Amino acid sequence: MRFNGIKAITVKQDYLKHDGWEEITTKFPVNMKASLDSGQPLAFHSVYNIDGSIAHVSYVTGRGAIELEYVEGAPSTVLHYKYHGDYTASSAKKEIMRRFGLGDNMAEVYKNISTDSHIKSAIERHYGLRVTHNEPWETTLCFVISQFNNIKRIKGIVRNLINAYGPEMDTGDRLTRLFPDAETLSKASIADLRTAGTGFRAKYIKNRASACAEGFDLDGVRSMDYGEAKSYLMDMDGVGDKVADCILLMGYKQWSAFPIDVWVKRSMEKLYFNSRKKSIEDIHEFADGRWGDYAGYAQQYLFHNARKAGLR
DNA sequence: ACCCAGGCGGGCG
DNA sequence: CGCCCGCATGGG
Repeated sequence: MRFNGIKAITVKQDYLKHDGWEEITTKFPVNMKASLDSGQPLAFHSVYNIDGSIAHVSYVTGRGAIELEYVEGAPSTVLHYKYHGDYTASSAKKEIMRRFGLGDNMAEVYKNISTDSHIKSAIERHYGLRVTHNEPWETTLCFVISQFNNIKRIKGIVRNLINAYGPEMDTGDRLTRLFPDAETLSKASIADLRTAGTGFRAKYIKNRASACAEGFDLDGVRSMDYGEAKSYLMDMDGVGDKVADCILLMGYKQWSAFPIDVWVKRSMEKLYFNSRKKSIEDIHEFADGRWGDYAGYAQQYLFHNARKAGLR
């Protein structure tokens, strides 16, 4: 398989299917490791274990839990899954397909973002990295927490919130907590939210949760165009330009959104502007002109590559 | 001790 | 408008 000059890495898929687990075969290879290690909502709270050459990942949603296993390392096209809570084999498959964008036409994505050597090199290094499509409330909460923070701490805070406020569910062999909804968090006090390590963001979380519980229409955003949705999301404390773009990209699959954080800004100034300082606005204009409706995908590769390569 | 982290809101000129 | 500063917290 070859897309736009980039050779796909393939790996032998010879691990056995076993009882109680279902199988998904994808058209295009998916790099689970990169997808789960690139600062996306799922990456903030999923649990990862490695057992020999097989990786195990579990994650919770608002309605149940999913377990995945796959061959660790290179991108693969076969995933095994197991489900708990309010899922059936088919709804769980749907959740996983949607979550990891397994139905996305990656040939089309790569064709549209492979504009230059920087992106091509990022794609080669992290081939199969997907922009995940998470739940709107989950995405909102994760990225409100992300501001002026680092990924390690974000993970800890999201985990604390799940442990403190997530509804309990029995998976059969253990108890786990699902992702907490807005209504539950809206009832917590700012002081309680602070004990989860949220710091000055506690008031933003409280306000956001209350608004979502009282009618701020996260579902309605699905039918808005990019500009309309962005201003709607920014129309409340705690969500600015960058966080709004993250919510749109990873919570609503709006690939024209282009989140600009310190890593993206720094690395783009270096790679595309000869190390000159640029405004957020200038970078948005550049990204929109170069990658258009696929800008968010380009951003995810640039971001992940910058972090992994330590580009400063 | 000092610097930074997937930024944002508010205040000032 | 644009610019600049403070902000909770923990890890390097």
